Amino acid sequence: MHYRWRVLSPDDALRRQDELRERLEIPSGPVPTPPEVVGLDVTYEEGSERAVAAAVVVDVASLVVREVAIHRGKADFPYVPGLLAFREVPLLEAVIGRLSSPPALVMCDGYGLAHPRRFGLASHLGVQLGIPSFGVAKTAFIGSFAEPGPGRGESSDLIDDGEVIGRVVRTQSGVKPVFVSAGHRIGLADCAALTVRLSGRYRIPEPTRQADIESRRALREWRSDAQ
DNA sequence: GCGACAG
DNA sequence: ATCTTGTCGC
Repeated sequence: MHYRWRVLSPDDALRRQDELRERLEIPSGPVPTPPEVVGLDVTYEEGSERAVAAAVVVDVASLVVREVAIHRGKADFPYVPGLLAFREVPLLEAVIGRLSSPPALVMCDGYGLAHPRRFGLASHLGVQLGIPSFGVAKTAFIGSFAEPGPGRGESSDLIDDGEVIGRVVRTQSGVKPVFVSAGHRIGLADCAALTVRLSGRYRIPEPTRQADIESRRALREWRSDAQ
């Protein structure tokens, strides 16, 4: 029960972020919206390293779930603020590999550019897999912001060091806003607009909301099944 | 130095 | 993230 994880030292992880960040691409203008967006999430079992990753394909026009993929595995890196990608990317890469076709765009549960070193989970995953990506987080991490207007679709800039690193978006009137940031090969304006479009009647947009639901269910069934 | 800190 | 049911309120 000693070093079964942290295959990578914290210093090596930071160097890896620097290397990958050189391949990051953020377009200055809008890009075409794909017909489907894939939501990703990971659920962990308390007190163990067992984890379940889920990938849910959602139709952008109807918000209907088209496909669900599950991967049962174990985390081999601890949770460290700023290094979340090293814990989740291996599991997310595995579950994405189980989809019938490569995603055109993925929505992650966490941050992209709005990160201490401008390379959060969404950016890391996007660059490593070579696919467009962005992040939608439920709570604040870095940056300052003004409270967005009260209605659905209203938003404000998330700023750090004088630069806009994300947008704080109200997905429904009367709910707490979510934190949106670009990941790879997509601009912030597109990410914010898509986040609102993909939000049905809940605070969390359908792709990641469904991924959360599916990963929790899969872990629950895994627990009861065997071991 | 101290506190904060995505999931 | 996770431990956890019902309950108050619109």
